[in-house]
Amino acid sequence: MSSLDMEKLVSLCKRRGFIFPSSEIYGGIGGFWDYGPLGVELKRNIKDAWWHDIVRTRDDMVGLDCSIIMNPRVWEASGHVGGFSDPLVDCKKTKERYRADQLWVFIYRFNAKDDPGKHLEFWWGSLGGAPEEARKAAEARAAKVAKKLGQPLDSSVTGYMQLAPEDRDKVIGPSVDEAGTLTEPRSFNLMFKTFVGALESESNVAYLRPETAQGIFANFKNVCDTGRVKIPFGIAQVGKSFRNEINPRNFTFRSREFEQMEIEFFCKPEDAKEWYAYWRKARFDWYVKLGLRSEKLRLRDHDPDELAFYSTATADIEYAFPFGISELEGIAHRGDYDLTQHMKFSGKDLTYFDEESKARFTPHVIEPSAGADRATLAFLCEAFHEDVVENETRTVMKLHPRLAPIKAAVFPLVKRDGMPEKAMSIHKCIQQKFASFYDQTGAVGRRYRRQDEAGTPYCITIDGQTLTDDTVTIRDRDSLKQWRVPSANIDTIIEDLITGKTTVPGADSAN
RNA sequence: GCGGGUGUAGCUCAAUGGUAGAGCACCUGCCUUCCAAGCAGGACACGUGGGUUCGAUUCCCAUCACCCGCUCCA
Repeated sequence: MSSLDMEKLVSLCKRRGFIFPSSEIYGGIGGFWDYGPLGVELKRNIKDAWWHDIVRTRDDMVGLDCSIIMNPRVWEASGHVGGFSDPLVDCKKTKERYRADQLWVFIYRFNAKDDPGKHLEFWWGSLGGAPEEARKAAEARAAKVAKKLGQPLDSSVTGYMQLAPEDRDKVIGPSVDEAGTLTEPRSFNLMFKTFVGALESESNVAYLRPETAQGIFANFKNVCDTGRVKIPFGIAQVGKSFRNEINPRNFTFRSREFEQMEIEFFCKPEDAKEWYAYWRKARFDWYVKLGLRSEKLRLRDHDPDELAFYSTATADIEYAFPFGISELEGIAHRGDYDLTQHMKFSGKDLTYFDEESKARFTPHVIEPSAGADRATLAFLCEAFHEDVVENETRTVMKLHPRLAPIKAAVFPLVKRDGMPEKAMSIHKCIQQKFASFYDQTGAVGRRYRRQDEAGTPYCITIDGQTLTDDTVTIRDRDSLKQWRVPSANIDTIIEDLITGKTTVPGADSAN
C-alpha cells in the first residue's frame, strides 16, 4: 500500500465514521482522535477479543482496572518522572538536536595575536555522556587554534545546562564554526501533569499515567492477597494512557492519548526465559489469527545495546504500515526491576512466598504491552481493499468477522409486499446477539456496497420467495457469493459463520 | 521543535479581487425482484483570526490542523 492509499484510508475512516479528528469543529487538536460509530465498535471488538483470549479463557490470568491518576511516587519509582524528560538543544544552523545534559562546554583562553595583553575565549560545545568523553573533540579544535595563537593560557569545562543564560550565546555548536547558533535548553517532558484538588500548587502535582503497567505492579500485593492466584500468573489491564509526544504523526499511530492492552506475567526467576519465549510467540500468533497476514508482521528482537538496562530480552511485534514498519506491541523481559523499585520506594514487601517449594522470592516479569489504537489502525490498513468488479472499483474492508463493527445487515429487496416488515423482524432477532444494521433505501446493490465499506461480512436479503417458503439469501462480503437459508434460525447461522464453525458454501445458489 | 507542502459541500476536485460549481455520497417522493439503476425535488462548503481594499474564498501576515522530510520516541 502506498502513501496515497493511506490518504484513502483516512478519508474512508472519516466518511464512514470510523475515526474523526478530535474536536474538529474547533480546528482540531494535534495528537488526539475520536472514534465514530463504526470505529468504536471495531476498537471495542479488538479489546474484547484480547480480553476474551487473554483473561476469560485462561486460568492463569486475572484482570484489573486501575485509576489513571495515581500517587506521583509511583512515577518516581518507575523512573518516569526522572527519566521521561529530556532537556534538548537545537542548533539553528544545522538543525541538529542535542540532549542538553550531554552537551559540555570547554572554555579555552588564548593570547590575542596582535595584542598579547588581550585574551580571546573560545567556548566549544562537545557531546558526550561525561566531560571526559567530550574532551577529545574540544581538544582537537583547540589544537587547531593553537597553531595560530600559540598554546592556550588555560581551559575549563562546564555543562551547557549550568551556563548562565547570557553565556549560552558564546557557545560554538559541535557542528558549526560560529557562536550563537544554539537555542536555550528546552525540556521535552512526555508526562502529562495535572493537579489533584482545586488549588494548583507544587504540593498537589499528579500525572496522567504514561502506561497502564505501573498500576498493575502497584496492585501486585492486593491481587496476591485475594488468594486466588498462584505463580505463574498474569494480570491484564486495558485502558487509556497519555504521553506528551513531541511530534504526533501518522494518523492515530502516535497519539498523545491512547489505549493500551497490557499484561504483566509474574513467574519464578528460573522460568522467566521460557515464559518470555511463550508470550513472544503467543502474541504474534494472536494478530495472525485475527487477520493480519504474517508476511506484513515481523517479530524483531532488540539488539543488546537497544535494551533498557534492566531488561535481558525484548521483542517488538511490528506491522508494515503504509508509512513504514512500526511497532504494534512490545514483549519485554523486565526481570524483577519493577517490583524491586516499588519495594524500595513504598517500603512494602512485594516478594512472593511459594507454598510448594517453601521459597520466598521476587517474581520476574514478562510484559506483553500492546497498543489498542495501533492494533485498530493495523487491522484497518490490512482490511482496506479496492477490488475491481465489472470495471468498477469496489471499496471493501475485509475485516475479520470477529472484529467487524457490524456482523450482519438486513435488507428487504424492495419496499413493499411486507418485505420491510419481515426484514425488520429478522433484524430485531439478530440484534439480540450481534450488531445488525437494517437498510431499505435505494437499490439493493448500493446497500451491499455500503456495507462493504463498513466491513460487514454478511448481508441478508428478504425477497419474494421469503414470503412463500421463509428462506432468505445470505451474501458473503469477500466472495460475493449468495445462498439461501431458512430464516427461522438465521442468528445461529450467522453465529456459526462468524466463529468459523461453518463456512461459505462453494456453490452460488442465488436466484 | 525545524524545513517544505496542503487547507473550498460528507468525500474527490474546479473556478474567481465583485455573494462559489461539478461528480459521487446524503434526504424526500415516484419507480424498481439481487451488486453503487432512472426521473423529479432538497439540504450542505471557502480551517480560524487579523491586515490591505469600496469590496478578500482569492493578495499579505499570524494561527490551527493535516501530509512529506528531519528530530524525538525512557
